Amino acid sequence: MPSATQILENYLANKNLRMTGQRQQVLRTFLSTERHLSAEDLHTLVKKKAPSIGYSTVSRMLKILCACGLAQEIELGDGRARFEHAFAHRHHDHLICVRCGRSVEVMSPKLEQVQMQVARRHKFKPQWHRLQIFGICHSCREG
Amino acid sequence: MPSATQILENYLANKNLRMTGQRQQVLRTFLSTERHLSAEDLHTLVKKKAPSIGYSTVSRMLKILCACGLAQEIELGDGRARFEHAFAHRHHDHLICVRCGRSVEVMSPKLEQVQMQVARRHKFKPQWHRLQIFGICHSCREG
DNA sequence: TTCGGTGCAAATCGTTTGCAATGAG
DNA sequence: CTCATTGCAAACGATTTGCACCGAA
Repeated sequence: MPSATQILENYLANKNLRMTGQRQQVLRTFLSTERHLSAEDLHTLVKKKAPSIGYSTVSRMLKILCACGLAQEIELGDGRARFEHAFAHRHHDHLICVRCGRSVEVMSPKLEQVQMQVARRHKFKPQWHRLQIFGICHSCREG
Repeated sequence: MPSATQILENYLANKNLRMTGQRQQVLRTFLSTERHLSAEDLHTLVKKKAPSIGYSTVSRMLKILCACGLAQEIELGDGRARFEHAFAHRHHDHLICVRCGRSVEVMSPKLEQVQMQVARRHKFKPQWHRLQIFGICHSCREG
């Protein structure tokens, strides 16, 4: 199984693109967090290690990470794009707390199965999906 | 059962807001289409009937329509906000064709039920959800 | 040496807001 | 008459792009 770095290097080589120090730094920073982060979030983290790296580089890099399958763009309800790991990560859905804003990843084979059935009933060939359940999380209900 | 116009008028009266010709026109145009439209789409349609109505008026009106429950904001994957009727419309999910971009509304009680179970398993109190299944629709598969 | 990458600033896209004039109640 | 509403243009926030220099291969 190839490492994330290898996946990126293969992708770049394939497209005649180049591996640079900035790209290594952005990848390393992205992989070192588990949160769902926006381009700006990631840029802030990257700048702590390499202050000269600009926002555009991070933004462009996130596009590449999505294209090579290492990242995935998600939408958490506030109109800004957020990104999470897609590498060695199973598909999952999100429970999003409308009070504290935190989101939890969940996975239910049964849910996946029923979704397949619904799509098939409409002669629709599903490729992927996005499910977000909004509500109040456990800790917010207690507090 | 109150009409859409009555719902809007009640809402406006309650909030000390005023019913105007522009607002009637925007409501009428919004109700006369079944598509999922962006603010710009709606503005284009409205201008055909009343060319002097500005984008901001349409945009502001969409906020009001959402607030009084006549419209609902949805996100179809391209970063622009889209709106659909919420009046006399049951909750539904979306099948979105990645080839032609069209979306179909679907509803499955079973799906709703399984989602409830998943949320409850995580001690999460669900309020509403959003499910989008992306793939290839029937007519695109034939063509 | 070539040609893609970088950081910056400017451009862009959709949306929101400040404002003076307008018009509903 | 009062004050919410309007259309316009400017402001806005997130993202993308043009460009001159930089640097990987």
